[in-house]
Amino acid sequence: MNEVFKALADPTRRQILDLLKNRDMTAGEISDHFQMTKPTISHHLNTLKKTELIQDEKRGQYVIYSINTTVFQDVMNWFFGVMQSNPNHKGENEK
Amino acid sequence: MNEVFKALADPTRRQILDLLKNRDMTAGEISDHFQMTKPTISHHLNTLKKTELIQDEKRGQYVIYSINTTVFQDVMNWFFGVMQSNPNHKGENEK
DNA sequence: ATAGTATTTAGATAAACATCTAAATACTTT
DNA sequence: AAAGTATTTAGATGTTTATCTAAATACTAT
Repeated sequence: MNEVFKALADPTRRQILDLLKNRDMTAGEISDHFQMTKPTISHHLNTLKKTELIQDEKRGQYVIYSINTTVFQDVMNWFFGVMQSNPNHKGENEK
Repeated sequence: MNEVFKALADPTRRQILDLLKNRDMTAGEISDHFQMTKPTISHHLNTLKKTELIQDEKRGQYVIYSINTTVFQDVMNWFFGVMQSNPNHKGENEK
């Protein structure tokens, strides 16, 4: 879970997720959306993959990446948990 | 927004948010829940404060911290965005 | 005003991380 | 099998970040 949050902390990786939400893409296609080198993007893809935020599938000489929304559920649940009921915020704080 | 994600990437900071979801606390009370030194916790509190995930209020010699759920909304919205409709995932991917 | 408590600031250090270049691996096509 | 394309691995480098100790600031109570 900590790894997921750490993976989400990088703007490039979040952009990759934004790309993959529209359609599955090969590593090269993803790379083309950034100025960084392919090895750098490959590293980011690997980071995302380790957390299972994305998954990959080899198709010939290409590697196709796709988003895996199941992990997002867990993160969302944490957010819901935090947003639930801080007693001090029911009614505004006393002066 | 990037700063918010970076702030959430640290487990200690997420624990602080978990604490504050139950009730507002002074810096010292928060500190008592961790083995780290007070300066370290103070630094984490500052990081959270800069992103407005928490806010503080001075009360005598104490500083009382509280959660600020408004920023969470923004983060949640990003998640909803990513989870929405990857066309490749409507029906399962072709073999 | 002095001593005590609460918190933060400053400065240092070590670990983690994003990025690069060069090289390796894997597949495809001629 | 040789050449070309796609992707990853390895190793190096600079930056960021979590943490510490020591010191400063701010308030309270004697």
